[in-house]
Amino acid sequence: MLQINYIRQNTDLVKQRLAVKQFKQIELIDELIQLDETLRQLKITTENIQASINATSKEIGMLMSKGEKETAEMKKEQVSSLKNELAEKNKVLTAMEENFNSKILLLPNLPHNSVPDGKTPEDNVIVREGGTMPTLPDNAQPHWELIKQYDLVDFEAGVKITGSGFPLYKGRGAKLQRSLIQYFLDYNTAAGYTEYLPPLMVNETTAYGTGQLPDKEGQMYHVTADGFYLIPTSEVPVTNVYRDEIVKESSLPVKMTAYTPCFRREAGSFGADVRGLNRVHQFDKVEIIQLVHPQNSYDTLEEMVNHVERLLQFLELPYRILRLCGGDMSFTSAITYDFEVYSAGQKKWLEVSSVSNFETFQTNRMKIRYRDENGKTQLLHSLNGSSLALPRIVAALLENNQAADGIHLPKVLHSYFGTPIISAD
RNA sequence: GGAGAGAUGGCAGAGCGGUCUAAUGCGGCGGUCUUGAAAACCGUUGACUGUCACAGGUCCGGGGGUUCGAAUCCCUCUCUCUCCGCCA
Repeated sequence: MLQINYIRQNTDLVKQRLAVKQFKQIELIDELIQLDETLRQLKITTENIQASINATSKEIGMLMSKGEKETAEMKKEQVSSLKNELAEKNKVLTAMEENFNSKILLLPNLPHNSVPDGKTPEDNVIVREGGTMPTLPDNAQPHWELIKQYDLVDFEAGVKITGSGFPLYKGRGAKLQRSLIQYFLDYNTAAGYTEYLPPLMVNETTAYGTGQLPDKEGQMYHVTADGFYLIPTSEVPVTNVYRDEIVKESSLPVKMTAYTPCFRREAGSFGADVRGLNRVHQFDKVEIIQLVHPQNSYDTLEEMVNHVERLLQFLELPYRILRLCGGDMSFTSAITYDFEVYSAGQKKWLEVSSVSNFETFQTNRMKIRYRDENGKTQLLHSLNGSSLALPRIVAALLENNQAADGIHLPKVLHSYFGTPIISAD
């Protein structure tokens, strides 16, 4: 959520940055400033009335104790009429506040200066590439074929149990999931992240905090009987750990990592994009999250990008890092780097991580603060990234490492998986 | 699922209609003493809003009500704890 004070003081800049994000209702800005102005005026009025009610009530108390009943009765009538006046003004005030709050929630985060202009994924900028492209024989298979061949995932059983997009991992497929999760968590905790294992359902307030509500409601599974939402990413519960807290400056940066299954409804996709593990409703992901001093957040962003990049290098996958353009970025993000790996069987780039700085957009909603040198509370910056999302990593590992004798796993996984190869026989 | 108790400042905990601008303790911060530390002692210490700074306003789990006046009384919701039941 943007802060009205900032909008008021930087109106033109806000409009200009929101345009980069392809935000269409720029006129909302002026409307909000106008609303805020009248709101504040009205607030002063009501507070003055309240102040005189408070003062007079106190007087009545003193008069009563002195036994001056008549004067007290007179004052009582005064207060009573002030109260009526206040009630009417408050009614208006509440309605205006609701209007204001619902409207300011519609504003997305401002993109950072380095965010490229653009509307679609084609406008994203490739920052750098790494790893080496595999050379595969002509009969190389996409992962959904390899999965059948090695009996790693039973999609049909998943459909039977739940529905499409809910894969049932099996045997070595299940073990590969477990190995990757374990490796990613070990890698993250070695870099100083504290491991969490959070609830997989969250309440409404939590979903508001990280920005899934109100605008992305349709993307989450809703447990209606209890009003809970299945988490689309562990970012949601884990960032909310610090909601409504003032974090000691000495405990910054707060570095958290968590493995969770993630649930996404993602309606409306079809074709090759959703084949096999490319896009599913339930998938496993290990996330990294940081809460940092505002001064450090862009250094932290680079650190996190490098962290994820090294992980992809350890996995020996060809990758590229994209800086997302304004139009392709999420509502809540100020800057986002996407990581894609090349999956050589289907000859596609697959998004496996997204590292973002949210600056104060989330922390303002969640009131996650620290105390500055002057003792004043200030909002922290929040960042997160996948490290990593599993299904597409699995897809790329299978496709890129296929050989006649089996799937050759990268060295880092050998001890986790137990053997260096998913053999053909 | 049934019965009972409760929700107060970082924590513990008092207050149960009118100096509550919430006692007290612990913790935190500053200081005195000390070679240094501990102990002891002294001082200080909630959040939000608002202002150049004051002032003012809001907040005792959430919402509503009674009253001139509510942390205190009433209604309601949520959550927590204890006991019973069920259960990995």
